[in-house]
Amino acid sequence: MEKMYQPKKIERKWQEIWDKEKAFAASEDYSKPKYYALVEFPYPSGQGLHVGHPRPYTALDIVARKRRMQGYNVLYPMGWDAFGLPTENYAIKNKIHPKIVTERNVARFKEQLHSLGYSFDWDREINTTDPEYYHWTQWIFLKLFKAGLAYKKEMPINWCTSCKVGLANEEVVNGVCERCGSEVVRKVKSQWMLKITEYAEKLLEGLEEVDYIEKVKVSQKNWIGRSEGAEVSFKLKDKDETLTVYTTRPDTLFGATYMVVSPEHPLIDKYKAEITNWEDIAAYREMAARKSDFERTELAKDKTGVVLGGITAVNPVNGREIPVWISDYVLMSYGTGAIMAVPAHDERDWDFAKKFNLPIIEVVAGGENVQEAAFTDVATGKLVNSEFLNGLEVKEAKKKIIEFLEEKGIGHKKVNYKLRDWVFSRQRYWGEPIPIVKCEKCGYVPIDESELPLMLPEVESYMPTDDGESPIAAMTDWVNTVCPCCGGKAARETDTMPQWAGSSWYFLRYTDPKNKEALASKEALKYWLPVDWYNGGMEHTTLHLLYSRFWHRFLYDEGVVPTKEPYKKRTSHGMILGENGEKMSKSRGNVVNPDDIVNEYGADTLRTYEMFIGAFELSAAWSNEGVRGCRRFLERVWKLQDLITDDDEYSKEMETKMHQTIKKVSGDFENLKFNTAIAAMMSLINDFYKVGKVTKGEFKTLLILLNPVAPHMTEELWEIMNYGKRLYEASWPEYDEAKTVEATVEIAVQINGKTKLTIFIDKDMEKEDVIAKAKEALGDKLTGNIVKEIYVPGRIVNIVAK
RNA sequence: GCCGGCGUGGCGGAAUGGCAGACGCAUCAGACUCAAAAUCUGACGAGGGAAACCUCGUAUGGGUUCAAGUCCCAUCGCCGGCACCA
Repeated sequence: MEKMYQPKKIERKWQEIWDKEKAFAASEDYSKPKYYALVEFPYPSGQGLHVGHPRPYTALDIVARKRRMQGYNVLYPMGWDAFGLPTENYAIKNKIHPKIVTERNVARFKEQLHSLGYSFDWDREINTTDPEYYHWTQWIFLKLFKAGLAYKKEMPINWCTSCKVGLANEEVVNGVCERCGSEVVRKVKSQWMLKITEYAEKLLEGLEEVDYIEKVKVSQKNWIGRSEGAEVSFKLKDKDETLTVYTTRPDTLFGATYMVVSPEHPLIDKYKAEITNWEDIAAYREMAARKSDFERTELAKDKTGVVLGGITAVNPVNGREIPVWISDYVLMSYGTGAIMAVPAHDERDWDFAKKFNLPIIEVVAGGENVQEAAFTDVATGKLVNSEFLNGLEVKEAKKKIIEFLEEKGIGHKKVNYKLRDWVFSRQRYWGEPIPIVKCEKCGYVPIDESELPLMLPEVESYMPTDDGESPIAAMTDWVNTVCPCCGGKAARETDTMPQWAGSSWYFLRYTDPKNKEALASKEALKYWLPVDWYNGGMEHTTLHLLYSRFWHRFLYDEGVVPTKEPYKKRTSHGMILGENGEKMSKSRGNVVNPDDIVNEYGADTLRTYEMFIGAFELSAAWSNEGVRGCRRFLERVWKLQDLITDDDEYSKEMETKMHQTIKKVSGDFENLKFNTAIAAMMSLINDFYKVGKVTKGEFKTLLILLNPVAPHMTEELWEIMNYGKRLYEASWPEYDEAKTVEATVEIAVQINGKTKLTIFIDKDMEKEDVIAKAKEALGDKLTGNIVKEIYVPGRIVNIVAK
């Protein structure tokens, strides 16, 4: 045998050779079939690579390497999502410019990724903080602005008390900042917003044409939260005014016994003079305003509210006069900020009605006494107490009432979404400057495209300010400018973009990363899009994934990109937990550093282990014993060198197994079943040891199959074996379906579904012969009258006897 | 509360409705060794039996089927997401 297995030496050697030979560069020959594999580019944090990173990277590296060997022109790129708060915070604390911190972190990450032997096309590396890159992030923003999809709005935003920055709804988790865990309060600020809501329907429709794992689709659908209903206008008594509500159940209109408006509803201020209990109302509003969103939902169960004295609404279908209340269980941000309450059939309305002694009228039959509990199981049922709707099924009643409302001009069909617009401003330094100036005369004016990239100014201090202004605001030289429109005095926008900006389109840039004229050439986009397979974390389902689909769809509508959807297929990996089954963290002391594993066992072992650890989509606990097992497996492959015979063909006894293994591994690599693919290869080498030899032809196939998982070792063995050229240039092996079945198979023989024994049969044996042979083998075990005889070819014989 | 997913040996986990536990880890026994490590060979769901074998077994209770870990209904438990969204 050629020396010991020394991963350290081998791995460095091949990494250098691959670099030198540009082994994995995507070709610009657009006549070849393409394959675009993508993993989420990392945020280069100061901690360096986490042991969780290699899981998705290795998975798609396997797919990329396999596809290359199958003749595809593969694009498997990598880059850096490098803007962001942690870098800025680190910079503040250590008085180092974030740019320097970023450079350092990127260098470290790159080295670590390199040590794992990924087949990334490093010529296409991108970095969101590079002006050449954010030029186009800003360019897209200008497009959005010009299309009316970016607007500035005074609004209560989620304000992180620690980061001192506004957050998108998606970034607030259980009332605390998703990133730092600090309290989030409401603060009114003028913010840049993106109208993602305008794309709600398109984002929903787009899901129909893509191949995403089910739970991602479901999460996105829930997040967009489409509901069908109607808007209905209630006239206010003695006033020339209507109060409009949104309801998904217009059919229950006869059961509406009161209305509720949100404390922020404009109607309240408008009729201040006529409200008889203004002091109570004002006090209630103030109390509601003080609560954070979190508190408001935490205290959910106990309903509070105050009636609007002097205001009475009229139910448009029966003329009944009903009171109007204010309560914070009605949200200004959804629907119209006002509801009609149908306490008989809605839990919340029922609670409220009980507490304030409001009437409850049953309008859908079938439940218990609605005075005792709300009857909410009313997706079907017959209407009662509803005049012209009486006796109708819910579905019919909905149709009829909407017709009625539309005819009378008091209501109409309406679709609503839970999705809110995207808060796009950050009062921070380390982000893309927003390319807008504010002119005293012309308002918000976009800067000219020729001015891009609008460079981030160098500042002395990056400290966030307590008043919520960006640190850039103090840079008067940079801020003061002239209006591109009228030439008058103007000030630059000092807020920056959120981290999600740069990551919303990065996959486009990879197709043509050095282009100075456009974000990428039309040809490159046309050839490479859509991304064939995109893998990333579940935590990005409603953030990054939705945002990038939004931008992409917008760019499609603008004619910039050729596909409606950016990603054809989306999968998600599970987390890697500590040995104790808990999430890895410094405080728990269960962190595994990938560098240590590479040093001790080698990159190939780490790669193999992370793929073998368990089902790819599920989280899995780290096990050092398991790592050793994978190293042992690679050692056993290495030592097969001792058993090699000169034969170029597959041996008779191994032929079937070879074909089976090629089939299994090829299929499993495409179906996220890396663990069973590796198990199949382990089983194959166990068989080689059993028969005591391996032919040159068999070994060659094994090396190719294993190459995507353990690229360094297999490449080294390929060279030792002198198979010619490089392994990465080899062709993926074919299998013959017919040869995946043994000539002689062992099948189970059952009586009434219970296995009694097994017999060997010829694979092509006829049913009658198999059954005859089975009966013979059973002998006197078989008693009673035979009712039925079942033969599943190559699997089982079942004889049903009574 | 709603939505999604999952419950299989000591552990990680395999099983297009067709012999449950592949593959790996741990453990035990044996070989090699002065010895240990490494390596190799074998055993390894539970109960019974000297053995051939037999019985039971995939969270629980029912059902469909010649045949159920897999499909259906109900229950329990765990994980993830959303949540006063009218």
